[in-house]
This record gives sequence, structure tokens and C-alpha cells, in this order.
Amino acid sequence: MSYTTDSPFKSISILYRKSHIWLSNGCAGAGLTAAQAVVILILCDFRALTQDEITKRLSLDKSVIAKTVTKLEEGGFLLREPNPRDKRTYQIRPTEKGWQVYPLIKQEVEGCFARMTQRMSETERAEFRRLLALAADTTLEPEE
Amino acid sequence: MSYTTDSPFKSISILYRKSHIWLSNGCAGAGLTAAQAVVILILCDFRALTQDEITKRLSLDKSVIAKTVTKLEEGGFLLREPNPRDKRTYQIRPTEKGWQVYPLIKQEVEGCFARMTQRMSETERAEFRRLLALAADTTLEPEE
DNA sequence: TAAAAATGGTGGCAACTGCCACCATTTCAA
DNA sequence: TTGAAATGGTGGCAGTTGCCACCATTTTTA
Repeated sequence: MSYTTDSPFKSISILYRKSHIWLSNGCAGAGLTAAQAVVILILCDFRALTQDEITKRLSLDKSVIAKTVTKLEEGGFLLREPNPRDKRTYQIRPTEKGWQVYPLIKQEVEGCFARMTQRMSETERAEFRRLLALAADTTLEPEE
Repeated sequence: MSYTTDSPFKSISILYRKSHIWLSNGCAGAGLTAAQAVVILILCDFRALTQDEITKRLSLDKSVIAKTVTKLEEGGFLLREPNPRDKRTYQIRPTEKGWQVYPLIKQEVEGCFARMTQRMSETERAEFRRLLALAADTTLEPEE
């Protein structure tokens, strides 16, 4: 008997948890957890960001980013440079070691989507991507 | 500046986290966390299940379900009846208190989907639901 | 300009989850 | 039928996340 998913809430939970398991396994060899990998990814995409900018781009709580950034600095994947213009903030940049794992992470993240959509047509896959983005953006709207 | 979602991986993370925050807030008044609410939901849907059946229906690790069921039993939301046919298992049923929160949980879970799809047309919403289910089912396929 | 508010960041706590080792029981196979 | 494998469940540990209280700094405002 197959336990087919019946509710969107459950589907989203399953997709989230499975893709994080895949990313964890894919990045374990590089010494990175899934959450750390995502931060490296966004950091390499933008070259340099403050913690607050990372927080907004990933829409995670700022304390979560603080902890992840600390771990990544300890692991030598990024550097915090104090910002002379605003002493409250750091400029955060990937190190050489960070750049080295960037291609792997990009590939793993794209692989997750490919894997969960392998039974979709090209058209369905594009539509799924569009609707996911629309839903996520709607979620981020300020409350009224 | 709006930080629009660009990758499906990120979209799924955001949708998962936001919907769990919504469900947590919606169920806090009933003395339930989001994970507990989902177990009550599936239990009331099927009237009686073993832990293993809950595990399969939610595709969560069995130890996660064990912990949640323990908490729910302590909270008086469900009962474990030892199963005479197989002494390894319990039959788990909602109590009266469990049944009382069922309608609220159902409403909250449906509200999550309505909320994230509020900018979609009816057609898009149906298609999104279908594609989510397809992706989640694909994810659950045995590896080959 | 001084007080108040906003911003960026940190640390603690709790909830959720996955993985693993383990136990008891049941099922399967030699 | 007995030993091995599978099944259902538990407990510990670690990773991810959100919320809150708090601090330092910057910006706003009265």
C-alpha cells in the first residue's frame, strides 16, 4: 500500500525535509551541514553581505544566521570584516575555501529540484517553479 | 527593496517554515505545538493507528513520532492501547479532548494553504496542489 | 543636542527532526 | 523447531529553526 500525499501542508513538509536530507548528504563530504551550505551559496552569489542582508535574503531569524556564520567562520569558509561605516555590522565574504565548495553546493541544490520533479514534464516543472516562487513571495508579504 | 525568491529550494524552505509558524500560532491556544497538531489530525482522520502507521503516513522518522505521541498522551489528547495481536505495538486513538481540537486543526491547516495561495487563481491553486503532491510522492519513491 | 527609537548582532531556551544503537517481539528459513 | 532476520518502539545526540531578552551603535525626533 502506498501512502499517497493528500494535503499540500504534508507535501510541503515532506519536500522540505527530504531536500534537506539530500543536501546534508551531498555536502557532508565538504564538511558542511545543509544550513551552512545555503549560507555559503548566498554569500558567493553576492560576494559580500552583512548578516542582516543574509537574514533577509533567506528569511530566517537573525539569530539563526548569527550562529551559522560563527560556525562557518570557525570552519574557515568565510571572513567577517568589521565595517568602518557602521560599527554594528560586519562585511562577510567567502574565503578561498568557501569558493571551492560553491560549485558543489550549487549542483546539489539544483539536483534536489531535479530529483523531486523527475516525473514532471518540462512544462510542469517550469510551472511548479513559478508557483513555488509565487507562494513563497506571498508568504513574505507584510501582514495587513 | 524586495527579496524575491529565486530558487525552488529556498521557496520550499520558506513555505515550510512559514506554514509551521502559522500552525504553531493557530494551535497554541489549544495547548498544541505544530508537530503535535499534525499527529492529532492524522489520528482523527483514521480513528486508530499504530505508531508505525503514523510514521508512514507522515513519512517522519519513527523516533520523532514516538516522542510526539508520548507528549500527546501526557497532554491527554490520545490513548495507547496495548495490542493483544502483536505485543510490540499499540493502538493509538484520540481521546474526547483530541476530538475537540480536530476541527480547529483542520481549519488551521487548510488556512495555511489558502494563505500562501491567496494571489493565485483557482486554476493555479489546483495545479499547485497537484504538483506539490506529485513532487512529494516522487520524493517518497524507493531509490533505484 | 539629548532622549527615544530603530537597527544589527549575540546568547539562551525550546520545538522539530534525523540518525543511530538498542530492546522486545514476531516472522521467516534452514 | 530453532536460529536469523524483520518489525515496532525507545532514548540519546546533533542540527535547524524561532522567539525572546539583551547589548552596542546609529538614526530620528522633540
